[in-house]
This record gives sequence, structure tokens and C-alpha cells, in this order.
Amino acid sequence: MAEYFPDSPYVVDNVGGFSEELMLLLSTSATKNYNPGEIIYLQGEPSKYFYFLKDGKVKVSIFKEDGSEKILAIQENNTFFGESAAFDRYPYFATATAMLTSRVCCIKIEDAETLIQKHPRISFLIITSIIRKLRLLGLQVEDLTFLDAQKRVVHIILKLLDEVGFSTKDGIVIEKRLTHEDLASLTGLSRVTVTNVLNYLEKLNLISKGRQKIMIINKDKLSSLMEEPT
DNA sequence: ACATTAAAAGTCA
DNA sequence: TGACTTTTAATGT
Repeated sequence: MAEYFPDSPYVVDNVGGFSEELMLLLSTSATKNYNPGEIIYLQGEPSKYFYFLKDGKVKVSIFKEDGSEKILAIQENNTFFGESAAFDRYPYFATATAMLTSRVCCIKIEDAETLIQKHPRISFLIITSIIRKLRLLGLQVEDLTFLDAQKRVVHIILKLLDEVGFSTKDGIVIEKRLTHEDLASLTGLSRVTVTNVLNYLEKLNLISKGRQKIMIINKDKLSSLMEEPT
């Protein structure tokens, strides 16, 4: 088994070993609930807060004026978001939207700064999650630059598999209510192209798919598609 | 090689 | 039933 490498834009639990610092930080926060579809912050808005998702699901994405969207990350339990914009004092560069009912801790930036003076280790907590985001962004640029449609879809499947897949009798399943449109927005492809590639992979017997669900039948063969010349 | 558009079929609350 | 998701085909860049 290869060492786990957190390269999935589907992010679950990015706080690692700083539970004490997290408690301190969250003690200055206000918890708020968001409904599915509700916007938490908007691209271009001045940033006064950053956020910690306790439970639920949030997507962070960049929108074009025409409504088309590039999802940067989808996040679940115990993850920070909006933290990059918070500390450089520039406006949010992306929009955060609740995908499911979500419990969110809102942390005022000044409060966090005051707290960090007293408990410097809290900054490691934030640095860790920012670096993970930075890594994700870089890796996405790599994919968008170098991979064709088939490889992008295969790659996102492999990443999701490592991050949120779970084993069953006849394969590993990704069951995260991701639509083809979500996958398209993550990979920078059109919805239809994602469907076509998935159908092709199913015909090769590498995956089988259900509604908002992908079962990986042959991971090794799937990985080998990443090696093929374009 | 992939996007766009449109229309139709499938699925779930 | 109506909203959402997926499939399929034709056409455009």
C-alpha cells in the first residue's frame, strides 16, 4: 500500500494533530447553520471571517459572469475554508456554498490574531490547512495543463477513491452524491464529456456506475490508463 | 478532441 | 408530479 498523499479536492478532516489548538480557536467562534444552496461567502467580498466546517458539506468554487463554475474543493467534516483570504486582508477569491445542511463555525479574523499572540501553536493549525489548499490548487493546474479528458476523469476517480472510497465485496465505492456536473466542474470538462468517459470506462469493465455513485472494479487497470501516451 | 445544444429518458422525494 | 440527473445525438469550434 502506497503512502497516503492528500491530493484530493474532496477534503475531509484537514486539521490533523492540533485538537487542543482547534478547541481554543473555536472557543472564539460563533456557530451558524446553512441550508443546501446557501452562500457562506462570495467571491470579491471583503473577508472578515474565516470558517471551520463541523459537519455538512461545502463547495468552494470560482464563478464566471455567465454562471459557469470551477469547483476548487468540496469539503466535509473538520475542515477550514476561507482561511487564505482571511490572513492577507484581500477579498475572498472564491465563493463558498453549502451543498448540504452545514454547521459552520465563523471565526473573526481579529479574534484569531489576538488568540495567536497568546497561543502561537494555533497558527500551525491554519498553516497546515492553507498548505493543503495550495497543494490542491497546484495539482489541479498540473492536471488542467497536461491531461486530456479521459485522464482527467480517471485521475479524479483515483483521488476520490483514496480520500473517500470504501471497500465492498465487489469493489471500492465512491458514494458522495457527486453528479456528473460536479465532476465536470472539478475537472474543467463539460458535463457531457464526463458522462461519455464514464460510459467508456464502464464498457471496459473498469468501473460500474449508479446514480451519483461510482464503483471501481479494476483500480490497477484504471491507474495504468494514466500512463498511456496521449 | 472536446464543447454546446437540445431533447428525451430515468430517478427520487 | 415535478425537480433533478443522466443519456444520446446532432452540430459547432
